[in-house]
Amino acid sequence: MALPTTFYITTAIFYPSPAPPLHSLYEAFGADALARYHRLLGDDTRFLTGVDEHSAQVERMARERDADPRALVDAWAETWREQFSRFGVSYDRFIRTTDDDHVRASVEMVRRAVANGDIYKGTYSGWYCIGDNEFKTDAQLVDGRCPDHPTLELQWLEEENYFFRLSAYQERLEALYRDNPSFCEPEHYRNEVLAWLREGLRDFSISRAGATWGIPFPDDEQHRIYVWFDALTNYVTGAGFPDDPEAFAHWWPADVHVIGMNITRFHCLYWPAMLLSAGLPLPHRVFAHGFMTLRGEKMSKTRGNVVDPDDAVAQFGVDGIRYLVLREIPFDRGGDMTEDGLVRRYNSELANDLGNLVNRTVSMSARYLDGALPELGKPTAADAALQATAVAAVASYRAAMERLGFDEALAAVMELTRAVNGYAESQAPWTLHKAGESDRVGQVLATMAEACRILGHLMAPFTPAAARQMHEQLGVDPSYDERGSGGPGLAAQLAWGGEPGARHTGRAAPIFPRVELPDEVPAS
RNA sequence: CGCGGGGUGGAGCAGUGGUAGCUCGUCGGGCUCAUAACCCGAAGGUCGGCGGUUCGAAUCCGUCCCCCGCAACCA
Repeated sequence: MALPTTFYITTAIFYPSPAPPLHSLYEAFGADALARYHRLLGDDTRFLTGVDEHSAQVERMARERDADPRALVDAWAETWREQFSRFGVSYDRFIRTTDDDHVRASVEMVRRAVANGDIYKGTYSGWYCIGDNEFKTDAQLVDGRCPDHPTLELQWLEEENYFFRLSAYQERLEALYRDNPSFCEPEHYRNEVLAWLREGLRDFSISRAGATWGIPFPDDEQHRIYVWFDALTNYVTGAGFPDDPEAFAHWWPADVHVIGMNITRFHCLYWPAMLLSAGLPLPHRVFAHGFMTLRGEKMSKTRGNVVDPDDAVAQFGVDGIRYLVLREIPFDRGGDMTEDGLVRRYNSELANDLGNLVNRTVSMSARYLDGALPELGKPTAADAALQATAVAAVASYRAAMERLGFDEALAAVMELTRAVNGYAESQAPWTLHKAGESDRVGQVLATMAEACRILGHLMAPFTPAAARQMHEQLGVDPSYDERGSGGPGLAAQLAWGGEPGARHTGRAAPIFPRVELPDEVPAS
């Protein structure tokens, strides 16, 4: 018997703030859906997320508040962790870059690079933009200012830094993308990475002198490890590096790093070079997601158009908002949302189509059969047609999940949902019941319930609590836990008739109650 | 010429050479099991402009216009 496949997935680590904004949750939801999906598949799954605490920003904000940086990030990290849990983000570890094992991992990564001759001490001098937190070349400047932050004064900094010899990895990275282009997906973001690669790789600075907040540079206490050897390293820390070689061998390399499209340069060029330098295997895939906009504009506090996750939950529930953002915004390219659009989609898809489908199925089962659904019998042509639709929907769902096409996976769910509603209409069990055709009523409702059972499994990665309610009402034991672990494997569960047996349906109760458009509320 | 995405019926999208499709909304009809939900049908588009290639273009080429993202608070 084969061992279960391992699946190790990470999000980027997030910059700390008092609480996670919706767009950070968006990334976490996507990664979570994929992690849950793999648990359902029966894979031995590990899901890592967390926060990146060693930023100059934290040091600055702590100073402004006259607070200790550590106390500040302790409080924020706790809120983030709580919020992630509240939103059903089923992480296996919530990593903080201030964690002891991570400090050891970062130091070890630097040590390995040193041992490999990839670190040298150089003088870094140049115009430094505090907006980008990076040095700017003359060619990049416009009128002596950072084109991206024209209101900020550039600072001329000269500093002794340690550098990582990224330039030495030019050919190996070219080979990586030649042999394994899917290392970075989707293609449109990979194209940007390839363009950067063609421009030629430059060494980058990996330490800062004089800082006090950060991981001490090995064998040179005057320096702190600067951003990338700290932040990126979290992915190996989370797998057990370097303290637990057994765990590390089990989990590494990661199957996918889910990141935002703004940090592809670091994950698709710096990170593989760092791993090569350390003599560690490369992750299988980096997947960059696009960003969400609201009413066509980037969300920003200045514009006053941020969505407060708490408000979203109040309106749609945790599962509602998880579903909506992943359904509405294509993960691979990003997209726009409007509040009206979310309300319409919630009502149409979750309340009217899916929720109501389960509700009518369970209600009829109770009303006509006392909740006792028979086993599936010999299918009629209509039954077989619905089954075929379900099989096709499952196939396209699974294909979409493999490419992190969550919107498409959910589109497949809705396609099947509508087909079941159509089936109900064409078979009209309420009419059959009046005609006294009780056997056929049982078969029609069992067929509908069977489709709903599959729909519940398909929804589980996205709306875990609601999926559980669906199954409860349908009298199905999903046999996996709240995080999606412990089931017999989706392959069996998604098959038509894959969990056979007569079952007893429960009490029908709306799973996705309709919500009102704020504008439609009468002014009284 | 910084990089990238995009302009398709009222709204949101699919559609990379051969009768323009889906969801929402609207209108009409049906059903009555259900969360005033469900099902069926209809109306509605010269596919951003101009030029070109082709028997034939939303789809290929050129050019122009417009929107958005990559940039502080923010992913």
